[in-house]
Amino acid sequence: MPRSQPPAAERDGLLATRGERKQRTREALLDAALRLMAEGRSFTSLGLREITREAGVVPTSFYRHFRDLDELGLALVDDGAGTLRRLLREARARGGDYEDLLRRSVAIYRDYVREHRLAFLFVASERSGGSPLIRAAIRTEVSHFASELAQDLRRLNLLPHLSTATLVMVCGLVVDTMLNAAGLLLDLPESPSRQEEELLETFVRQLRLIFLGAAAWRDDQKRS
Amino acid sequence: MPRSQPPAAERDGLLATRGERKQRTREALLDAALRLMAEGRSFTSLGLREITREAGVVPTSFYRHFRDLDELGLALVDDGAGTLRRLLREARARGGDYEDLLRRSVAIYRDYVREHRLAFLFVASERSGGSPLIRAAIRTEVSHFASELAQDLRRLNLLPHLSTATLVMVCGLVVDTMLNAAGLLLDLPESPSRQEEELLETFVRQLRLIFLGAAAWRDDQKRS
DNA sequence: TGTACATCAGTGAACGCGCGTTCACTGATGTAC
DNA sequence: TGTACATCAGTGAACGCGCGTTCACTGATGTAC
Repeated sequence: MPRSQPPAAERDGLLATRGERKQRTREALLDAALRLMAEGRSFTSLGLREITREAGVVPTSFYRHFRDLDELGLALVDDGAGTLRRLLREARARGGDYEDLLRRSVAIYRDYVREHRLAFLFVASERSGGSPLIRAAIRTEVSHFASELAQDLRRLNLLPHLSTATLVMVCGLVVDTMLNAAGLLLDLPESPSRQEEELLETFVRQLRLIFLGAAAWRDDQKRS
Repeated sequence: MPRSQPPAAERDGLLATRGERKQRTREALLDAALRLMAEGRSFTSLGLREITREAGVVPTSFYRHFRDLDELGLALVDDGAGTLRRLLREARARGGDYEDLLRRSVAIYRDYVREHRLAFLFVASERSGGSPLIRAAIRTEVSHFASELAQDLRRLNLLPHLSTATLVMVCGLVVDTMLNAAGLLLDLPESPSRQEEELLETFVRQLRLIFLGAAAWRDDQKRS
């Protein structure tokens, strides 16, 4: 054995640096909050003790990580924004074949929402939910996402006749429609079903409608 | 004086039948819940004692009107649905001149949302909010609303080339966009502002895009 | 490498408080005669 | 119309409970020498 391995316990994460352990507890708190919301609760109805209990730590531990619940909520927004950004990266990587692009994008999206169920649940429901602070933070992130999507469409040279402002408006509508669809999807049982098929069918048709409208749009038409 | 008047107190509602008084307390409870939500709270975070305190009655009074908070929530959904239905009736009554129909409809909508601030706040935020029961009830009402809107468009002979299923899909998208815009509007100060103007401008453009798409739609195009 | 000390994530007891719900009640309104 | 009784919306005390936050603490991890 030329070099010593790190001890098994460390590799498994049973032992780790203090910083890593702290980070893990922090994530446990965030996960706990999302899990509680998955049971049909809004973020503003969650309690500090409830979250720490779900995370398996003592209530006072909470303060080592967040000043208050708002701060935890904003951390959830950050995580959710990261999840959205990765979605775009993933969809981008799949590009290439334009045949039935829309339908394939929707299938990717469906898989992605399933895979990141809790993150989408949080973003979709708190986007217009109770806390003004968190709502504002989510809207900022969502509008960044729409802008990134607009840049992507530009790069792909889709809808080249639209002004940037119009393209962003179109993408805003697309993103709202996506998040709306995510909210509906998340209310269905996790397994594929007839209802899910219909919902996705409507989603595809709505996106097609939007892109049809975008194709027909003329930026110099009657001042709108 | 040929006929006796009802006593002043009764006309002013200070005295009334027991049933009327009960009804008034019930409404006070519903209003109280909406008012608390207007302060940036989600429905699932409201407490029974909090609501009765805001309504000016003793906590135990609550049980004379609702079995629990869910039942009160469903009553709020009913009220909200009524408000939506009246919107359609009001917009219908204004028909006639088709010049700049879209822009005028949006102005009517803006006024209506301002006038029924609390009802829209509830519907827009609980539509994808915490309580699955209330969420489902709102979605049912919203989809009825979309169907009514579709019937209206049929009656006006707008988009006559679309199948009923497609027209309902289009109206679903319109209604989602409306409620989304309501949510954004309600986060602005009540008075007109530059921000509000921009938001309404985007709203008009999104609706125009949707109707452009609907005009270009062919139901027999590639199976969607 | 070994030792002595500092750091600090997580603990556990304690606090005052508002919660939802129960219960027996009050007294004005409604009804029967 | 007047009287006697029933109804029932709203009251107020009481309950056990979980809440958010404070505080002094423990003991493993990290650091300096």
